[in-house]
Amino acid sequence: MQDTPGAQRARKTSRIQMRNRKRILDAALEVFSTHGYRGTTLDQIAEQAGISKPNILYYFDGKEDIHVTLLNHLMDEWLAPLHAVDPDGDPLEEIVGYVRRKLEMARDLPRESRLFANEILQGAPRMAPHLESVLKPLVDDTARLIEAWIAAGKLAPVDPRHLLFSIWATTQHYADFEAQVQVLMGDADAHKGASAHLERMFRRLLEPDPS
Amino acid sequence: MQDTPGAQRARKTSRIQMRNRKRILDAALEVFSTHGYRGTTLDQIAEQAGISKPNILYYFDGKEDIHVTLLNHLMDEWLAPLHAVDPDGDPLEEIVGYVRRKLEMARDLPRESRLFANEILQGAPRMAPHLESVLKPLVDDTARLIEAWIAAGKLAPVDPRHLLFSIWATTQHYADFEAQVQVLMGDADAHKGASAHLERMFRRLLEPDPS
DNA sequence: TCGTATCTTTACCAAATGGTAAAAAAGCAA
DNA sequence: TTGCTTTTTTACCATTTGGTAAAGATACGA
Repeated sequence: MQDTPGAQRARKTSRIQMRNRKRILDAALEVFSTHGYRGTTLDQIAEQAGISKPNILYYFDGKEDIHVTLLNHLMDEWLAPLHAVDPDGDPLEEIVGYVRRKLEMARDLPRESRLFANEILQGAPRMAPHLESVLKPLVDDTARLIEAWIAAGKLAPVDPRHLLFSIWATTQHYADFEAQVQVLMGDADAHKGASAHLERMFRRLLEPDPS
Repeated sequence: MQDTPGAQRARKTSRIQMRNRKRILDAALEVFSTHGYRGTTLDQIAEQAGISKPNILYYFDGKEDIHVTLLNHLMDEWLAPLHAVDPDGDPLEEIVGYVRRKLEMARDLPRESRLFANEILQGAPRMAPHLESVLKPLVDDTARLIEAWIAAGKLAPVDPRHLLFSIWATTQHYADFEAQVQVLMGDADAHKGASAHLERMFRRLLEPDPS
């Protein structure tokens, strides 16, 4: 009787198991994020990981298992900046700081950004439950916080959810649409300009009017 | 000797040809925009169009031909709002009007938005030449126009390219990430709120400081 | 109505792809 | 070393998929 690691029934994960699962997930992130789910083949992942295809299927139950594991695994990392918003901090600085961290993530973790973009673009078929159970409560909380800040006169009035959409859209754009940005900006360092531009934009949007 | 329409050697396009090519392209837009290039099968397009697969290949040279045709065909439509920006109009109103039109397109033509998003996300493998030859010159022109407006004190200073990125990102977000917006906004009419939010945001960004 | 060109269907095929069975190899505790 | 478990490889397989050949049906001008 074989306890397959893929089925998560193994007593404890050996060192080899840890190493290989990590390798596979990293390779899969690379491939999934650039070709999408259907555009990715197990052979590509296998080559990228330097592990044979059947061996990959020894560690995971299948292509979909790898994809779902990646998605769920990276969700926390991806939402960390939103968790880091401090209710007791200065509202404007907290939001601007959030924008900056999101932009840094778009620069440093473009694969993760594209992985999520691909998934959402196709209707979030494998992530809908997670969006509902993890993202939504967090966004609801944040929206309440922003509304409180607005009510206290610390921020100009905005719809909190549309504000978040604008932040996500503008920052992730530099990762998700990199091919286009590249064509239009040439060799110029897009990130530096983007940072200044976005900080300015969200400051002007959110600075409360002197009353 | 057969003059296949797919090879564009037909003397003149018959009525049947027009109708069927249109049907196929519409079906293909539907499927490509939701499943991406690799995620789309000719069988899906065939079923959606109500035309048999071999018959589809009578009108187009292959899957890629359909995709490229769609992309090139829709590019003009997609860029129309940018062409409509009037150098002689009021700068702030021209930009805000552009934002509004882009948002309306995201609402009315979400399939086109997702088709392009899918393509760019994956590195624009089939659209890079078009980006370079069509989009880039147009963006360069618009950037010069915006810079002139800024120099004339009609707009607050911004990097024109990053401004365009922000406009594209925020407006297209409502089409491309609709699945997410849906989860987070529920039944609320996202478009109305988005319109007010974005108009406000770009006005505050671009209103020149009284000096 | 006839003949030709256009259009559509039927019946396939080769390659790619996700996945499996089972044997061989490698680790490892005793 | 021995014996058992874990890991990896080899050799496959069934399905899907983009695409083709060729016969059959249809439109259409003369």
